[in-house]
Amino acid sequence: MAAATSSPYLQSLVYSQQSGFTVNGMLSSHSGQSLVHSGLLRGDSPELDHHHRHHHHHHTHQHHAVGHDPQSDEDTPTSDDLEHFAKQFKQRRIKLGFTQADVGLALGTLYGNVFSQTTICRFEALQLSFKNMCKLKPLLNKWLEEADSTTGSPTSIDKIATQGRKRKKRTSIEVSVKGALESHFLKCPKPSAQEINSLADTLQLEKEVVRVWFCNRRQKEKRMTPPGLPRTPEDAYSQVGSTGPDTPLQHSHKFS
DNA sequence: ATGCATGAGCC
DNA sequence: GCTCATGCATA
Repeated sequence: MAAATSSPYLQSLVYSQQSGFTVNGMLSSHSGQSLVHSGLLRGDSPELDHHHRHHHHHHTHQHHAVGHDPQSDEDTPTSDDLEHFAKQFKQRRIKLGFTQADVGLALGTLYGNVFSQTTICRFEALQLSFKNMCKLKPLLNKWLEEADSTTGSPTSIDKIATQGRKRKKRTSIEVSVKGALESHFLKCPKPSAQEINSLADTLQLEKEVVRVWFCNRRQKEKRMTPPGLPRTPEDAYSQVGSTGPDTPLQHSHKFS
C-alpha cells in the first residue's frame, strides 16, 4: 500500500509515444540513449588530448578535527559507479511504480530539493555532466532507500509555487537548418559574436537563438554519454515482463 | 525523451 | 558572453 500516492501512469502514458513502454511493465525505455559511455567529462579544450582519467581535484581541504572517521560517505564515485547506480535506480523506481516526475517531487518534499522529470530522466540516462551526476547520486540514493523500506507512509505530494514569468516560446529549428548548425559546430564549436551574427543572418534565425544553440550543443559534448554514440544492437532487447534483475552491461574503457 | 531556454556565477 | 545546473514545453 503506499506506492499509489500520485498517479504514476499519467506521465508514462503521455510520454510513451515513441518509446513504447507500458505502465506496469518492466520494459526498459531504451529510446535514444546508449548506456556505454566513453568517458568524456569536463575539460572543454579539444586541443588537449591527453587521456584524462576521471580525476577529481583534491582540494587541500583540512581534514576533520575529530580523529574517528573510519568510513565517511564522501567518496567520489567513478563513472562505472554512476552508470551502475543509474541503472539500478531506474529499475527499482519502475518496480516501485514511480515515475520520474514522482521522484523529482518526492525529493522536494523529503529534502527540500525539487527536481523535474527532465532531470531524473537525464540522470538515469547519464546525460548529465560527471559532476552533476555525483551531486545528485546521494540524493537519489537516499530516496531509493526510503522508498524501498517504506513502511507504508503515504507521502503527501506538495508542490511549491511556480515562478510566474513569461517564458519565450520554444523556437523550433528546421532539420535542414539544424544540419547546417551541426556542420558549423564541427568546424568551430565556439564561434565569436560576429560569426554568430552572420550565421544567424544566413540561417534567418535570431542571433540569440543561434548563440543558445551553440551553448547547448557544447553542453551535450560534456555529458557522460555524448550524442551519436552507436549503441550495441544486441543491447536493444533486454528483459521483458519477467523480473529481469539487470542486463549485464559491458563498457569499454576508452579514454581518447 | 529531448530541444530550446533561463539564470546564477565567473571572467 | 561563457559555463553549468536545471526545467518548461514539445516531439
